[in-house]
Amino acid sequence: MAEESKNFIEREIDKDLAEGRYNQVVTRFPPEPNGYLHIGHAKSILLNYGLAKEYGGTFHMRFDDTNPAKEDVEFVDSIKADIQWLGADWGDHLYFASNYFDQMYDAACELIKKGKAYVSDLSAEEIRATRGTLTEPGQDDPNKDRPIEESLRLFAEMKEGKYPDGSMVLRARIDMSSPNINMRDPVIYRVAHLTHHNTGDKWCIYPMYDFAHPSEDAIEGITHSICTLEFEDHRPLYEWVVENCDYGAKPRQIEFAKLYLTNVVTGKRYIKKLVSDGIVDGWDDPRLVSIAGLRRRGYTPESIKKFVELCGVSKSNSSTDYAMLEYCIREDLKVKKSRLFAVLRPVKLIIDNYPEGKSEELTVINNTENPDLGERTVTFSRELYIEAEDFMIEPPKKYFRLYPGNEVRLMNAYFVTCTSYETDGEGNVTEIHCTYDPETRGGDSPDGRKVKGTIHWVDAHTAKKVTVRLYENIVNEELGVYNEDGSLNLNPNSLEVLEDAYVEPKAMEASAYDSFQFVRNGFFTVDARDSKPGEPVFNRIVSLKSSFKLPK
RNA sequence: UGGGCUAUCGCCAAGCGGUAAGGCACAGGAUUUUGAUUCCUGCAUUCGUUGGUUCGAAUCCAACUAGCCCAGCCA
Repeated sequence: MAEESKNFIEREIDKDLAEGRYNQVVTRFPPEPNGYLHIGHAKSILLNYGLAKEYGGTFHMRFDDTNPAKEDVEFVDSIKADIQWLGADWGDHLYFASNYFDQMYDAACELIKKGKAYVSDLSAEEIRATRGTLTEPGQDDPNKDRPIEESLRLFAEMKEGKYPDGSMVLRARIDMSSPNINMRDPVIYRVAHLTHHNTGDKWCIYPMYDFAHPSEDAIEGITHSICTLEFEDHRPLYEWVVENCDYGAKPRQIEFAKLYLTNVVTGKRYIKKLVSDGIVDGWDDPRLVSIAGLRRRGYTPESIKKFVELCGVSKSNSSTDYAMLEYCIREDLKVKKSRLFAVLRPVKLIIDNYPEGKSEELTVINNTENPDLGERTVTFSRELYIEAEDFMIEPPKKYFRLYPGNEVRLMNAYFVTCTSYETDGEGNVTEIHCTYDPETRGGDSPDGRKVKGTIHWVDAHTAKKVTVRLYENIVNEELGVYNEDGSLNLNPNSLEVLEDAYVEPKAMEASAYDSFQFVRNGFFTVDARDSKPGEPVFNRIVSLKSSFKLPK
């Protein structure tokens, strides 16, 4: 382990270990299966998993499925897949909170026997009305002193299904005047006649989060229950449950700040609406920062791991620049993947002094920084496509690509000098003519002549026409995706589809999720959903950094 | 106006009483068959504010200020 400074959670763990509070580290990631995971969850997953690994402990995967009203197996499958893809290995420690319902029920009965819980027949409205407010204490529940035997009987009857939803709850007997609202006799069990995705119709009462979560942690022997900041107020209750129930283990809750990306939509309900409104084509739309979306966009698990590590862990609310995520994927891919030729916005380049019908093969190194990636051949002939932006009729100062009279290098091929060009009626360049220097094969001139610009190209006769999608994130600088009046505020550049891009034939061999760099056009991946064999659709992962901007 | 938490560079974030790490971003310069990469260089006399303790404070104390969270039979 590199001796980098430890985050505050690691320091807490060190202290716990040193003081003998725990002699091992057991962590968990406890999602509710009610949606897809996004980049924010990745932080929690990698943090919990990383801590377990770092301390030679154990990492548990647990579905916190205590509310069948919101949950679905569809989500447990996607969540498992996403976590595996991220590389967090739970081994055989896969759990479901719903498998502890019996133990939790027994623990609740023990609470009643100790006089620490009671059954209340107040309605939800009455409970709310007597809870008090942020500044005023609540009032005692008239059922607070219900005899233990009676509560026990009622609770059993709740379980047996004698009462309809909402008619009866089990409340913890704590303190209605606590300044912490969570401690004002919280409801710990409710009646809900629902079919559970795991337990079916066995139960019609379900434990509430505040009772269930510490119970689950204690049952599994979790030592450090790491969650987000909004649960800080729940910690006293968490500790109350751990202290008053006899599960044996005494887990400890530690909170950290969620990961937010500046100007990126991560809210589950917003994403849900984008999906249901058909604005995006699913939870894995590359414009989203869901794990599935990032994966489809071409982000690697390594890049996400690096990003999370770079972000760090603290307790201050913060929002990380998207540029940091982009840095991480560039960093990961730049030496790992080949760099192919692709022309996204083509214009034809004709070499007038190159023999008609002639074709030759040139050798290209796949990645000049990583010789292990080997080399490939590309064809060259009289007619090529180059990037439209690589030619200007009237170049601004310091523009060193192609313009009339200028000589540039066609990357890995020849020096060419622009001689003329043709335009359509509207002044758009349709064809560029040039002459080449046969002595410069490979891209170097024997006479030592230098050229300032190097541009990329594809052979018009062998290049394949493909679809390239340039995705930007769905962002909104002020209001989020949906405005208050419900109207959609969409990033106008969120998706640009280029139908007539050209790539060298090699790119056609790529399969789903294959990623590489298109020379000077950034990093791309093959769309895993829309590509057919031999017909890849390319998604841009991220652009290259560029310091040359055309004057407006 | 109850309780909890947080405030260190544009964005993350170290620091834990001994005189402000690092990364992203940005700006210069060098090398370059990608205006990329790589490589140097620069980027907080100051740590929300104001006082106090101390030889010495971002670190301790006090009072302010700002932001976030909490009144689901959601998690």
